[in-house]
Amino acid sequence: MSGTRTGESMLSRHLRILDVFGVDSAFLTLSQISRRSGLPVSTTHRLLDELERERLVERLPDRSYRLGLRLWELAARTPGALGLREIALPMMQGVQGAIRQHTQLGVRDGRDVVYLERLSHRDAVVSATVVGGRISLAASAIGHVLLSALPEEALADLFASGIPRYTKRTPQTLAEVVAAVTEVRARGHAIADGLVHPDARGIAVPVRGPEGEIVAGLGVVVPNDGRDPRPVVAVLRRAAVGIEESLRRAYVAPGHPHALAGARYRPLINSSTSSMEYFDERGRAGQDRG
Amino acid sequence: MSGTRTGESMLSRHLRILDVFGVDSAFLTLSQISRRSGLPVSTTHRLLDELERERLVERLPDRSYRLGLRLWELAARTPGALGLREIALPMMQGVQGAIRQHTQLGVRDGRDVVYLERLSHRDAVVSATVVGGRISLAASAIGHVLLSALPEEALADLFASGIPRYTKRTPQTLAEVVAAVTEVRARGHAIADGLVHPDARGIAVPVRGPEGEIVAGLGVVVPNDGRDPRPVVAVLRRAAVGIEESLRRAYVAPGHPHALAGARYRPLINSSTSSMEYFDERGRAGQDRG
DNA sequence: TGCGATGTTTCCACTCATCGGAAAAGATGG
DNA sequence: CCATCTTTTCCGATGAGTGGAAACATCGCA
Repeated sequence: MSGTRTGESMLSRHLRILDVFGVDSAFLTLSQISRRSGLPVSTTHRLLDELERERLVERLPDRSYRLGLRLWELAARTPGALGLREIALPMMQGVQGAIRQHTQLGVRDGRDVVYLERLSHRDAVVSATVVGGRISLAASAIGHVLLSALPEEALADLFASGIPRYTKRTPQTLAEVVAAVTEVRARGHAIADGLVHPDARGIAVPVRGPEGEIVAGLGVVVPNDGRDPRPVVAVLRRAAVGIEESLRRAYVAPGHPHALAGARYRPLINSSTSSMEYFDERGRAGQDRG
Repeated sequence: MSGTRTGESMLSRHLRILDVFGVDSAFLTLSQISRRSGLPVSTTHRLLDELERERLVERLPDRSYRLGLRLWELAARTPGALGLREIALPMMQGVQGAIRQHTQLGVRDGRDVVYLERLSHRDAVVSATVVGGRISLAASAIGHVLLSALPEEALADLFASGIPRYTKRTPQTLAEVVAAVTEVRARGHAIADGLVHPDARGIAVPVRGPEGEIVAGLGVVVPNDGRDPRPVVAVLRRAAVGIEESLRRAYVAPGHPHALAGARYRPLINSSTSSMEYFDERGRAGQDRG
């Protein structure tokens, strides 16, 4: 009975392993990984061996594993993530200086917001998010902003399978979401009180790409007291306009609505994969059609 | 002759595909990827299909591919990268406010520096680096700082196969590197003039972990004029001390010299993989030995 | 509009990379 | 020293993965 294939692809197994690492479990031993991933020990061992050779995981002197720097390098080439992040960062710093609370940048992925950047403040209110973390689109101000870009039927699709409940105020029905989104469309910004934590209020505005499409949401998390949000919205709005300007400057590939910073950086030194390798291809066929 | 296996592992093929994306080529079509990776078109197509299902790549409406957000999410769980970065960011902002040039944070990976964060300034001198990019340890001030943690014979090993030349001042021999590193050890900081670009000077200091080991280098890139570097060094030194303090606070797992921020963040909402799944394991065997 | 060139997708018979139980080798802790 | 747990090595069986080929789609040009 040994050596029977499982019907699962290699890729998903590798990811099963990488996925068991989390912010709260960054260091794991072989047997922990095996148990958590549900893979047999010997299989886990073999796969980890190769993942380590490829530097996707690292092994520490005490034989525990952690995620490797190669993942970071790959992520750094993700346009619309690190690229957008780098463009937005200076403006976010401005926001953070003015508001002195958590400042966040998020994009949509499926039914979630993924946070690309977060600047925190020592005595800011609690914040539920981590860079790289995700949260339901329905449950955050940035999420509502991102949702406002979508047609009504897309909303219905997204939340057909329900909405995770974080607090008693997290919207649970499509109608509630639609109401919130409609308000965002009318006002041009989102204000979400206690959706993810009772004491927190999210305020967010859209960041638009060169063609007017919403590419990200920029927001802050402030205490949920009754304070007037309008000054905050003004600060966010100004920052968003600044980011949009930088985006236009960075924008170079008219064929690609989401090109963003993709072709912007021209480092003297390349990341691990040198573009030199591709000269013959370029030389032969002229320009890449990209 | 069809269907013959190649003797290459799945993982390396998948990575071959992911690796053809770069900061200067963020959007690629199937055939470009096939050519660049050296894989047959049909194979490339099949692999991309699965990579897309796993959200490691995304496909745009015009059928070109780009790296997906899942990579970003995985990278966000890399301790010592995003974790360290997040801890260091506030201090880096301080440095950048004072110096008004490029401020960079880098760690060692193999024979290279990998840059975890970079804050730029509008009218700063040219900079060769990108977040996520790498450069030879021998060719940067941060690199020299990181090298100063290693014993002499490790240096010999690292540069046995030569050093890439960026400018005429890039050190080329082991002796030159050793000289630079010795100076770093004596002074406690590194100053590198024109190693990577003739008009740029790098100034860097070490960032030490709770046990005194060097975990990162913090540096700036300033114009290569004759100006007195000591005030800059003082600013960097102060920032490094601040980062080290935050590191100590974040440091929670005594068994792990490199634990860093691994266990620090306790988000209310987890990243895609919920730790809830593992309750039975924890419940059964008590504490994870981690 | 038709035609050649290029890019994309589907198909499928042939294998070798992958599988995982088992057992050995190490670690840990009474 | 023994009992328990983790890590590593081994190896015969097998289906996941392979890639040439052909169909299909798209584009540019005359």
